[in-house]
Amino acid sequence: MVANATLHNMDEVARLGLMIGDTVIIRRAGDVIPQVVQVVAERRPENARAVQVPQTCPVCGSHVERTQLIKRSKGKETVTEGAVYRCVGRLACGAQLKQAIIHYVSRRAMDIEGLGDKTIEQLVDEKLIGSPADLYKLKYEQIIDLEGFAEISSNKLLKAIADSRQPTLARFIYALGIPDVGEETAKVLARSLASLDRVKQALPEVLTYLPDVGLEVAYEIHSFFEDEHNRNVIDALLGECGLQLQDQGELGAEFAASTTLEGLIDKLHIPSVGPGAAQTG
DNA sequence: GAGGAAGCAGGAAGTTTTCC
DNA sequence: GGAAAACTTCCTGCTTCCTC
Repeated sequence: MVANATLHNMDEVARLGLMIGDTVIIRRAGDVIPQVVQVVAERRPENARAVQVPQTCPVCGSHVERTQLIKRSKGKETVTEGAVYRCVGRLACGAQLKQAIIHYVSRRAMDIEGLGDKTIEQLVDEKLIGSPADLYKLKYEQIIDLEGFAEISSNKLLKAIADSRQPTLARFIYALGIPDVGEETAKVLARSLASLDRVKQALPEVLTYLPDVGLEVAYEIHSFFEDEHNRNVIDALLGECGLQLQDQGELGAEFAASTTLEGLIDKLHIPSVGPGAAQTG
């Protein structure tokens, strides 16, 4: 039985002419994903309302903005509207904080077993954690007070958190939850730049030299590390929380081989000089 | 613009853990 | 020890983005 069918794409809502109160036809796309196919117009109630994007986040009250897509053609960048709306509150938003921590502890990220969605919700709601760094400050007495936890599970969770203190650079980058950066992109960043400091400091134009990293992803990575809150969390993780990143070292051969001086000058829009250069007036 | 890849997401089934 | 709840993992199509 299909219990839910979500529709986040406002362009798709507009295309379907969907209104609140409508009856819709859904199908299972393949075996799994429920898809809204069509609105049953004849069943539309008189009090049907238009779907409106909220101006503020229902959880934290922060402004909601539409994502923007950056495209480059013939050296010119153009900005168009994306399909996704986002709360700008980031980790100050409780809902985003919970999802960020759920992602951080997931198996493919920091692999902290015993921390599921429900437990993380409890920890955030009880204000025991306000960022991934707070996980490493949790105490036995705090965990055992949680619903569903007893002695064995509390000790197990503390051990799992402690065991996660030496992640590879790729896992750590993936765990940070940078938009559009999944496992593969995190591996590329780790393999090519081989140090978190290089990833943090890389300009978007430089990041686009990496395989499968375009402008859109490069700007997401750059703005993530520009954000003061994100920087503070990372500093706390690597400082007081005692995380030690593995696999850091020299600049990867993959990046060095793909980077030429001419390429960098072009990507960074540095005006050319010399006999053939355009004259300024 | 086309083709391909990565990321994302809902449901189901299996596993683990707690509680009574 | 059994029931119930929570958690994990897998499956696979859609959307978005990247490269050519």
